[in-house]
Amino acid sequence: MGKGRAPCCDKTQVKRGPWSPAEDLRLITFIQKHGHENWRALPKQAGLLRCGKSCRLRWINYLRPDVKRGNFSKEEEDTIIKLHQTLGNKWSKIASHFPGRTDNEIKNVWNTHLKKRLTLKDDDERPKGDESKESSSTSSSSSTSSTIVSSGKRNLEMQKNQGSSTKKTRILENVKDSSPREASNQHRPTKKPKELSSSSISSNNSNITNSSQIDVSKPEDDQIGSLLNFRGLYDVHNSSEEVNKPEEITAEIPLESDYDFWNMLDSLSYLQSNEIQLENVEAFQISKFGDAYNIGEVDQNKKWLRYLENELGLDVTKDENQESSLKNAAETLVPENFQYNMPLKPAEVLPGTIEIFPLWPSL
DNA sequence: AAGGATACCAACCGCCTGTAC
DNA sequence: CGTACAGGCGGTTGGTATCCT
Repeated sequence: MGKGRAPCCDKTQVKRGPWSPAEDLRLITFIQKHGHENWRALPKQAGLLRCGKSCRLRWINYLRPDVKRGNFSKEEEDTIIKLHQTLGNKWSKIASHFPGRTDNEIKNVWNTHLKKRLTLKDDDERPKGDESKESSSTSSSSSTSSTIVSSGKRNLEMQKNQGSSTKKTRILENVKDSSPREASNQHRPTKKPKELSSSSISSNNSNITNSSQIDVSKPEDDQIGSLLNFRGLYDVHNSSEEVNKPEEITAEIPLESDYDFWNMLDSLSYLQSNEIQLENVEAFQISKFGDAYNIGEVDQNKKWLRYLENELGLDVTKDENQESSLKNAAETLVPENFQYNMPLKPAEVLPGTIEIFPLWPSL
């Protein structure tokens, strides 16, 4: 290997931690325009204070248009288990069998669900009193399921908590998924999360697009032009007063040139607040679908912008009814007969499977 | 109700591999 | 062939929501 590598970036000069929606926007916008031929140079070119690796990871795992979020189906989980038996911890190889799934996600699912499930299974099949031989490690370096072990205490906890499924990202779980842990959890009302971190929000935002494979490393405007059609939302060339005129606002998002824009976006309480409610995200997402579908575009933009005004404190008349109506308005943006393949909202809000995907042309 | 324990997952870290020079 | 660089991969960590006592 030689003399080792220099760090990919100066850790003191880059931002770390959860991605803000503004950063996501910036990354998406940049890739939309320029592709990602050089991750290392990308942050600088895009005006992001992030490590190139971090950008890549963010894009690969959350922002790319074909990423599939939500629950793993029983079939998927079974397949993961089988593949893991043959491939070991080759998460990327395993992930290659699941279009839209990321190695990171599969790895997490394995570590948090499947490994434990298998451990429990092993425990059930093994004669009692045999536990002491194992549980030396939870090492993920084990290459087959038969070697997977876990601490006894954790196993017990796992048995008790196997069905726990109310965390923030659970709200994104696919309605049609009916894996055992969901099934076992159906008696438990799904709680609305009190808050969503910016990271969660941005992850959710990333769900707005989903598609078959697209090579965004080669930007093609006609392919991805609608990826980020935030018409008017963040056009700070318009004053706040002009927010009321969405139909006059262009779809252009300032990228390299307008740093004030991004700074403002970063500073917006709406975006940075940890109190962004799920509805916000949904409306945000669906609003963009509205653009994609070109359905009542102007009208819906107005509604969405009113919603934003509320969130930004530009409209003092905010009340729950309005919020609710805006949400409903946003929901109507999605054609009833449209099929999505990723969850947009929690099961209790939107019955039935919603499957996306319209923004990318199928290849 | 409070606080500790646990589950979960996004993001980071560092090593490995491939490639260009 | 050696070096440097970039991308990719797998393991680990930190933050937060939820559960439990």
